[in-house]
Amino acid sequence: MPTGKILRNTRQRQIILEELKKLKSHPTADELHEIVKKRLPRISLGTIYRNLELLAANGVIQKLEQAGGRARFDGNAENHYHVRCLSCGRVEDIPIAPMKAVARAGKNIEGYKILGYRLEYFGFCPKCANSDRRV
Amino acid sequence: MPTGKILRNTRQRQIILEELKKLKSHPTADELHEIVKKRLPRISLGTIYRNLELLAANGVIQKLEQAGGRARFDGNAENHYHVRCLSCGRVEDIPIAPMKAVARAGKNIEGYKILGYRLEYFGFCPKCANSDRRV
DNA sequence: TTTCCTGCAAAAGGTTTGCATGAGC
DNA sequence: GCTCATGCAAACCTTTTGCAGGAAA
Repeated sequence: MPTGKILRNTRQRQIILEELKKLKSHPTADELHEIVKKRLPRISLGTIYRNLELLAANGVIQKLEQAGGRARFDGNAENHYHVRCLSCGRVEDIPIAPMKAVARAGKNIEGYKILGYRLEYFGFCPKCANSDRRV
Repeated sequence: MPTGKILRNTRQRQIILEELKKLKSHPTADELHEIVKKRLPRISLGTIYRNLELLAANGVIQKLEQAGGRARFDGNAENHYHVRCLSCGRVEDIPIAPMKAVARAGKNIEGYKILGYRLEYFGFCPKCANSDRRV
């Protein structure tokens, strides 16, 4: 869902995107900040937020939302599904092909102009499922 | 996903649940606070949060999360799907029966102990789709 | 009577924003 | 040169928490 605005090619924006795409995990803004700081020591957290927001608004990346908690960002803008661990909070991709029936169902929502959908499973990741039963 | 703790039947808890279940919309904590205050003028926002959190943890209601933005609560704990308007933020139920294929897919996630999933469509609601094209 | 819950207010924590400077184009 | 982007720090806002008094069981 591009906004129409033209984005300048700043070194910060470039590197933020580059580092995000490099990761298979889905980092929070400040996790990514720490990583990017290794290459741009003076970059501010505000810049990270502003860029992630812009990139997400332009459909270049995805913002994975969770209230109260922190947003996570995914360098892959293609439609794919996630699992979230309720104990440690990690978010991973699921190797499941997008289901046509789900996309189709979205077309029948009365009056709405649907742009997409998000499917997320939740539970306990292998590590947390073994160690402690509960949070 | 009950916690095992026994919840006392306080007047506040009772009324919070009652009012939430009455609504077809999915209010934020402070929206619900305003509503409940009509019956319990001295109730605090903290109590609303504490109770919604507890009720959600016990599977009595659902917490619908969205980062940065505010959490919304759904008095219906059954698995059902939502649409979220990207412009005004409203969240509504979708009259689509849960899809078996989606639940089934969750069983094959390597190593994870899956408890459930959430499916949410997004786009523009009838009102927003007509008035303004964009936020 | 013991334990949990509430109201209040303060703290926390993630995200956003104002402003002056600096970098794209 | 004109805008837009950045760094810095302060502001914002929702949610959480500590504490003392009050209510359930």
